Amino acid sequence: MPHKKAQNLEIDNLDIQILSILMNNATTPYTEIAKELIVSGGTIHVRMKKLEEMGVIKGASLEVDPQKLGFDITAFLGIYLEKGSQYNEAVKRLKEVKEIVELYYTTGSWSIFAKIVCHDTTHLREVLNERIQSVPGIQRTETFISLEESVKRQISLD
Amino acid sequence: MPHKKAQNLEIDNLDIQILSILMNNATTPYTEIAKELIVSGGTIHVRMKKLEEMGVIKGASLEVDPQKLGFDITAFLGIYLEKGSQYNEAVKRLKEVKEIVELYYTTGSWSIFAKIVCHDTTHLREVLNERIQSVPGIQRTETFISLEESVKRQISLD
DNA sequence: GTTGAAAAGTGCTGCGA
DNA sequence: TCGCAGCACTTTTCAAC
Repeated sequence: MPHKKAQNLEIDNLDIQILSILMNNATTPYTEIAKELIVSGGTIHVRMKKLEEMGVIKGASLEVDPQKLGFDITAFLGIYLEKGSQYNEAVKRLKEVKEIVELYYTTGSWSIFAKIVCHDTTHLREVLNERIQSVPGIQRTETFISLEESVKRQISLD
Repeated sequence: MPHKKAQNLEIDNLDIQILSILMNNATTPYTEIAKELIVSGGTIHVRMKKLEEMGVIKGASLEVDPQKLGFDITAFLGIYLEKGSQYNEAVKRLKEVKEIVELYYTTGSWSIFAKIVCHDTTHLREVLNERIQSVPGIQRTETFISLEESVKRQISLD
């Protein structure tokens, strides 16, 4: 019977070490990683290709400072739905709200939990009143404003 | 009187367009960005250097799939402090808990709001009971477990 | 400030061990 | 499966506009 080319699809210690380095700084050259882990540059390349094929690596993104770009307010939203079954429809509508940067389906008091980034309080009020509260099925929301971001990092693989 | 070399420290439309492209895919070559925005590769380089010096760009990081690395649980924690003045000391201790990936000082019911990533429920219980509840000043916590991450993206600069 | 091209460094591929 | 060496591509620099 036909089958795919045999591949090693396990994640070993070397893979973890490569990921740890690149999660902190995605621009680290392969040659530098190779030197640090005492393997060849080609090996790093092969491992990275494997991790990408496995879907472990989803991509690389530039981290920016929202405040320096005029986004002064980060807030969290607990959203109550009239019925839990309205989740999918509500998410579809909420995805169109560009200010929502994260959205989760959670256990506990709320059905939906969201993170939102706005320019100022006027902008926040407009997004809340006109674009979120108007979504069908949303009963009410609770807002928590972040006064300080003290930790923002990736998971530690050690 | 002595003064620094004059520099244009304003962010114009071209900067915003460059950032928009790289925020979605940090590995886009400068030459490709240049072609798309109809400027030279050198210009992209100069702008990026300016944005880095201004602190607008904080770095580039590799995005991984936590589940594929054995991290199955994402949870949110609302933390009550005995006194608000204990915030700094508590954050210092909580920073040592590697499972905490985000931590905010927020308005509303809780003093601290945190995002936490764990392997499984046993791991989550251990982190909560043994490493978070034991921090001086922490009165009690409320836990919300994420059952689905529906949105995870960067702010839109348009 | 921007351009275009040259110089330096990095990523990628195939052969050999 | 890994390492080495050559080729292709990207980043970086710089004189000129």
